[in-house]
Amino acid sequence: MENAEETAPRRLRALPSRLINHVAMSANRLVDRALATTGSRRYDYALLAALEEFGPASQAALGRRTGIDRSDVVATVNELSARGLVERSPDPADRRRNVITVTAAGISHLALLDRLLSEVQDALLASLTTAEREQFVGLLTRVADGLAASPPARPPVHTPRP
Amino acid sequence: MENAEETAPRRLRALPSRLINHVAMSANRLVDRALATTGSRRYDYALLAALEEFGPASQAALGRRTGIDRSDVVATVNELSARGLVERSPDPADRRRNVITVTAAGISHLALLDRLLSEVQDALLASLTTAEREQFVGLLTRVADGLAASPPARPPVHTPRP
DNA sequence: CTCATCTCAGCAAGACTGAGATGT
DNA sequence: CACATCTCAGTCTTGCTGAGATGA
Repeated sequence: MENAEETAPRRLRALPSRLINHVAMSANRLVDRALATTGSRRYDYALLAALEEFGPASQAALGRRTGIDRSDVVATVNELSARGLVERSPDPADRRRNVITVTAAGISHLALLDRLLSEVQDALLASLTTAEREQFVGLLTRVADGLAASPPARPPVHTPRP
Repeated sequence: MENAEETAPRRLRALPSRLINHVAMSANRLVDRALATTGSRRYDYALLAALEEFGPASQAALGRRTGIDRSDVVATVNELSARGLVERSPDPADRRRNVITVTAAGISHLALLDRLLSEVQDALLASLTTAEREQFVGLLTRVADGLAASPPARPPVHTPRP
């Protein structure tokens, strides 16, 4: 029998893009598991946070602020409103729109999610000291901002393969 | 019309797990685009790298080394061998196994991919100085190692929702 | 008429599962 | 018999596209 703990090729272990990806996947697992204990998903948190910080908004605006696709906003609002965490009502000023509002239950659910997520961040960065965490977040932010600025890139295209 | 450049909620921008995720997604896009110019995918690179570093191996061993699922190894080897980059032949010593070998064409394709990927790493970390890149990779590695060590976690379970 | 909004149906890719055939 | 390997079919999730209905 072969050993299940074989090491990965050096090239792979050394690639920053792979390292980042690996950490991101772990982070996502931790976040998803934590949120799942309350029956929520990442999108739920994003929408609740946007609503709490910016007040009632249309679904399109929520999508723009959080980076969530229009289709997925629909589904997430459906779910949140079924749970009584937000309310969806037609905008009297523009009847194409729905205005989404957080309920009191939504606010307190958000507080719960905030607590869970902050524990996850601690677990994630457990191997770093406080100073290092700040450094790390600073570097990450610079990389993220640099990427947002630079890409002379085409819009991410959906190209099917033959 | 609403502005398409609305800012995300503070909570979201500040969350390390989200920052990492965002950077990882950008990195993946860059990598995928670069590899796609040669008709390759991430799995192709991983398998070729493993073969070049460790020599001929069974499909199961390749899967273990690279973290690629057994099913996906099958598909990837199919594709690579159709392109003449690897060869699949039965293992005379254990007839359950296929031995996968890189061809000369595979080696030179790998060299091409290496070049492309190293350009991607540069683009990814473009906003950091050389010293900062080392710091960043060091911190990332510590976080990754810490996560690999800590999780008293259950195996990632596949739990469908109702 | 053009454009924005909301909604639904559905695809493609990635990660994974189950089970069968073969062989140790 | 228990276990490892290779393979195929198929599932679930995520991010996204297309298009229709409604209205500004």
